[in-house]
Amino acid sequence: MKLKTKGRYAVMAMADLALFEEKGPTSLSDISLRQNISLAYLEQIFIKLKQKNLVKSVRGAKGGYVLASSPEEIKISNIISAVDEEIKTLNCKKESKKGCNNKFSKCITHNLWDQLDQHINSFFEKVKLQDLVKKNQMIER
Amino acid sequence: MKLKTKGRYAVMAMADLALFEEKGPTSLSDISLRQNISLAYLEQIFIKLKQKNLVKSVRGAKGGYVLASSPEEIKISNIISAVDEEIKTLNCKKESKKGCNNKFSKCITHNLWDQLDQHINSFFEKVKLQDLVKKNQMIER
DNA sequence: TTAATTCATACTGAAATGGTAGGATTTGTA
DNA sequence: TACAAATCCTACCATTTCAGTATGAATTAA
Repeated sequence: MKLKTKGRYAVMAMADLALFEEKGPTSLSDISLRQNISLAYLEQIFIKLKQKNLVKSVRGAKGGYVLASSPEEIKISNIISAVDEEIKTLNCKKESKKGCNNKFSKCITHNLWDQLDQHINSFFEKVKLQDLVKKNQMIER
Repeated sequence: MKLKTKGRYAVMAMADLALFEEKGPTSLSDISLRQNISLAYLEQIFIKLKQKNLVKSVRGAKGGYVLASSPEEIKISNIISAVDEEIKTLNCKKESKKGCNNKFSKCITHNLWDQLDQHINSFFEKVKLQDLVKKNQMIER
């Protein structure tokens, strides 16, 4: 059970954006250098972040990306779900053959996985982008 | 981000074992039928469960598996980790190139992933096998 | 002896993952 | 106006991982 790189990179990149917020649009090549993520890969990630209105783009030379809202309003859950599709640890519902519809014990563990999903999601809901940046600034200064 | 089938199946199988506890050793073929999991796959899973002392085996005809301890003592976390379902959402530490050692912001998100792991693990620590079985019995009767 | 069972390990097809590659488009600035 | 720096777009690809199969033991109750 682990997070995909896209989710991780997205959060890293958004945190980076937040850190350099006041300096205007941040280019992906800057983020690429600072966070050590390939430019082309970042491009894919930011397409999705933009589609979900988490960032705004500024095209052309001296362009880049800026946060669409302030760091204290952006939840980690928003970022993860924008690129990482879903936090669905089970696939009971979709499959009709496996998992759920066995005769004797009707998906004993169904509730467990549902609760797990909720548990994980609630974690990501609680943490804001601001929380990461604050912590980081304290280390830096 | 999702759980692997081995983790899911292991919990399902253990719950099944707990349900039919009093009837002596439960064979994997029984579990296979009830939970709709292939026998050969269950065998692999139970090798690991046995190695971690979660179940005991009874070889030969009329054999099978029994729980090594009582359902209220067995945590879900034990089961999941036994089948090497790693709850490590990040891989910051291992890789020296990616993730952590960038110059400007030293792994901004490092703490976040650590906390996430703890959060998930604490969930699995809290829930016991007994909790699943109880719930299921209530539905059954 | 035989059938039912666990034990052990090798193999495999398919899908997902983690990217690359190569362009096209936009736009500030020299 | 030309150019370079940037986003945008989409196809492709090489591994790796996943989720099992397959096969053949060894063990033991009946």
